[in-house]
Amino acid sequence: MEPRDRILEAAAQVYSETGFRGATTRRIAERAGVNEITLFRHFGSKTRLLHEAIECASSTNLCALPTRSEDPRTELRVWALASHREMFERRSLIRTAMGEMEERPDIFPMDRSQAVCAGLELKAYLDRLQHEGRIAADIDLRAATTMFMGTLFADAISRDILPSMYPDSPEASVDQYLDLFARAIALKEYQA
Amino acid sequence: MEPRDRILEAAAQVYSETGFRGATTRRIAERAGVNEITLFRHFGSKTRLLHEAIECASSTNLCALPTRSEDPRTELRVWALASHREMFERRSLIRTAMGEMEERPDIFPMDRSQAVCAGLELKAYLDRLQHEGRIAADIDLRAATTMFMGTLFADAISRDILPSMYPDSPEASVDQYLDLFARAIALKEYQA
DNA sequence: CATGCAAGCAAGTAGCCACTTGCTTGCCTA
DNA sequence: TAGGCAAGCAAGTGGCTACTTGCTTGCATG
Repeated sequence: MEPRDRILEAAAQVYSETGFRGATTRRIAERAGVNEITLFRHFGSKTRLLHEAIECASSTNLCALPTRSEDPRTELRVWALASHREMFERRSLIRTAMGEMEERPDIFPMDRSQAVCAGLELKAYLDRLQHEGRIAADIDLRAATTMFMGTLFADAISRDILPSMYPDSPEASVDQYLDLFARAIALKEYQA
Repeated sequence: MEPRDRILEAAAQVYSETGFRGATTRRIAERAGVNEITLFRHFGSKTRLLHEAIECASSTNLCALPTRSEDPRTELRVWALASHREMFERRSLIRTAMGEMEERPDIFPMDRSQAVCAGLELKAYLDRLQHEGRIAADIDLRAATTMFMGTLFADAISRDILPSMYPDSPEASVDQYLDLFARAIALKEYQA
């Protein structure tokens, strides 16, 4: 692995663990197994390095929901599990970046974050289902989307620090959320 | 207001804004309008000061759900709004503390945090309703509690940094969440 | 073999950090 | 009025910070 990539990976790790101020160039260099000045030769400054590292570590190819749905229940399950796993794997980065959002709003591109993009995807999918009559017309899908995304998000970033509140596996939990969600939006072709 | 209390308040504020490392004794003293050495005379060290300040700022008398329910819908609404408001008011502190949870697990007493206590309260309330037959027996109330708390929590800590995802007022949003939630757990005496 | 480039090493800069010491000021009470 | 106590002020300590400079090493290609 090239030094440059090792530095980026180390920077993202150290940032996730200790935040911007705690992610000293010394610690990052040590973690990357690289001399400290190499960071500066490659990235110019700590700020530029961290921006690139976080951008890199948070970029993701998110799982898409199908445009034509055959089996909404299964499609939602696959998608929700993938979305949850993506967020769970980045939980440290997400928590740290959210904690520093007020002080450093530009370090994490919130607008195209995991959760926001996934929410838009889900909303469009549910709109389609509603249009096809598989969800009752009087259901507020924006609130439903926010609710389901909030559930997945809170699970993904809290599960490891509040184990007593999340005793079940992610798979089992997502299934339970989906059961509840399907009833909440009165999804047709739903079998308990 | 006594210097000691001004210091505690300033410390909690500065910590919420900048985290542990960013909350320098100089900044805290300046915010409190107090000489820097006064912090040390009162609290001994920055660490002890921040522990006390956070403990103090996160302590809260949480809104209780009634033990005998007359009108679950209204009772849940009052409770959910109060819980949401408490979390929303402390959103900066919660985000910062969550971001530093891995590095400094002892600074924020997660076990008796707002969200956890509220979740236990809700779970007990729903268990009672289920026992009284107002919620179907086959509903998994642990997952339902986690889902609803997750929804409230995610809303409270994301609303201000993702305004496009939360266009409605907290009151309207909580009402929508409750509509969905009541359907999800098939709450009886629920009128749409 | 020679050139050039990426990386390492050693040392140093100015600035901020938590925290300390010695001394002064002002208020409250006996 | 005298004593004590809380707070302020000035100055300084050692340590960590981002970042720089000057020089050396090793490797890869001409």
